[in-house]
Amino acid sequence: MVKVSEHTRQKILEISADEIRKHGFTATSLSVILKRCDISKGALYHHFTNKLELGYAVFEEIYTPEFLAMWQPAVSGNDPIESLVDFFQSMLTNLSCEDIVCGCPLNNLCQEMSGIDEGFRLRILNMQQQLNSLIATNLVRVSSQLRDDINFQQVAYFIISCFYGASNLSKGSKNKDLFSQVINELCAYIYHLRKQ
Amino acid sequence: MVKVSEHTRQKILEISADEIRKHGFTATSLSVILKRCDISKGALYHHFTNKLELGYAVFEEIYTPEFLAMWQPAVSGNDPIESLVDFFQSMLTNLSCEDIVCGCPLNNLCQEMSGIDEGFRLRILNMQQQLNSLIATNLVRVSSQLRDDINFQQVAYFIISCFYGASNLSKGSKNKDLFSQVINELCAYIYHLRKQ
DNA sequence: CTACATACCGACCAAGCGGTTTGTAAATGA
DNA sequence: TCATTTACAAACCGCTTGGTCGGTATGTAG
Repeated sequence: MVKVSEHTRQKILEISADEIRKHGFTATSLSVILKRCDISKGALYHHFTNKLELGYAVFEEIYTPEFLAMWQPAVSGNDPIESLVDFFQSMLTNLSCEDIVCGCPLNNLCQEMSGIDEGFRLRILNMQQQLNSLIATNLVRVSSQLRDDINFQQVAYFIISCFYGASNLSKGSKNKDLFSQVINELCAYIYHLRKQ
Repeated sequence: MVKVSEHTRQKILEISADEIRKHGFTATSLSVILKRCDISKGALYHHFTNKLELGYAVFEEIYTPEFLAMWQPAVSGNDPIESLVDFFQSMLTNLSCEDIVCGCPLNNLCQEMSGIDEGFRLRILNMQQQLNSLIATNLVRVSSQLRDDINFQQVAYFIISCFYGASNLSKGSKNKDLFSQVINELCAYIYHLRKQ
């Protein structure tokens, strides 16, 4: 049996996710969320104890599954190198300029909230470690095809860093071009992981 | 002849720079600055027309020269490749954990302010382009020693991205380790720019 | 029909924000 | 010496923020 109020809760989560994605957590105003949801403050505080808990719920119930689904093609398939490159190249073709400039919520929240709130920091750290493990173990699978001097964890973190940095860098220029350049260079780097 | 009030102005700038570095521009409170400077609101608004102009002044008079001085060793010297690697390696030894977790003000402000305020965005973009040019032209100088397939602008942006991403990534973990790993991998990448 | 929980409304609150205004002591130029 | 500007101090203002609280309509179980 599905509770009726679940619909309200979901709406709050989705709109909050959208606001936080666009403006960050701190700059997201509850009153804006209330207006967009067309509900009262009482409704929101019936479902969530405070703004921070709402933020955690958004992270766990919206961003986490979204993030895992997004990266899934990058860390599956027979050829991890090709999967990674395809994944990044598909970003170049599929993502709009606004998407890129808006950036990855995980990266944004990491920068904004890590120093302020431990709850956010640990959730973010956990996701980053998960992603790192996914990439690293996937590369290990085909280590025989790869160079001998590779530190898999280090390479995985390097790839994530480049992605983070690329989206940060393109925020200043407000266009896809910088992002494309960095991602292309990243793909060249990834190819070079193979035995020459 | 030096104006007496210049001392007050400098103090405001330096303390504001410190606050903005630690908490970002929006989260920096004027009242905190006033307390730390031990001055009144009247003093601050005598020297700066509003918070935004104070922010611009901090960027231009504190962050910009600091940034250029910081990167200078990376883009000078006889061997650009070695200079870059030395520069990054010296960060690993010289920077404290807090420094790393706090991150580069340019990167932080880029993420926080690019989407909010054009004045900040253009100043940041300008600095990034300057840095990119410095790195790229420095590499061009020794292009005969480097691989033939190098796109210098792209490589320069890639290096900056990795640096940005590394400091972002380490914010979540609150220690130097992740930063070190990414920087080490970046140095390996930089060495690989040379002809093999 | 009664009793109680759920789901929500909307007025209200204290605190903090950036910014304005009024006032004044000190420095400066004529 | 006197008028004027400089360099502040401090009270004040409107506004927004997250958060609380009393009330209420709608179920729902006994």
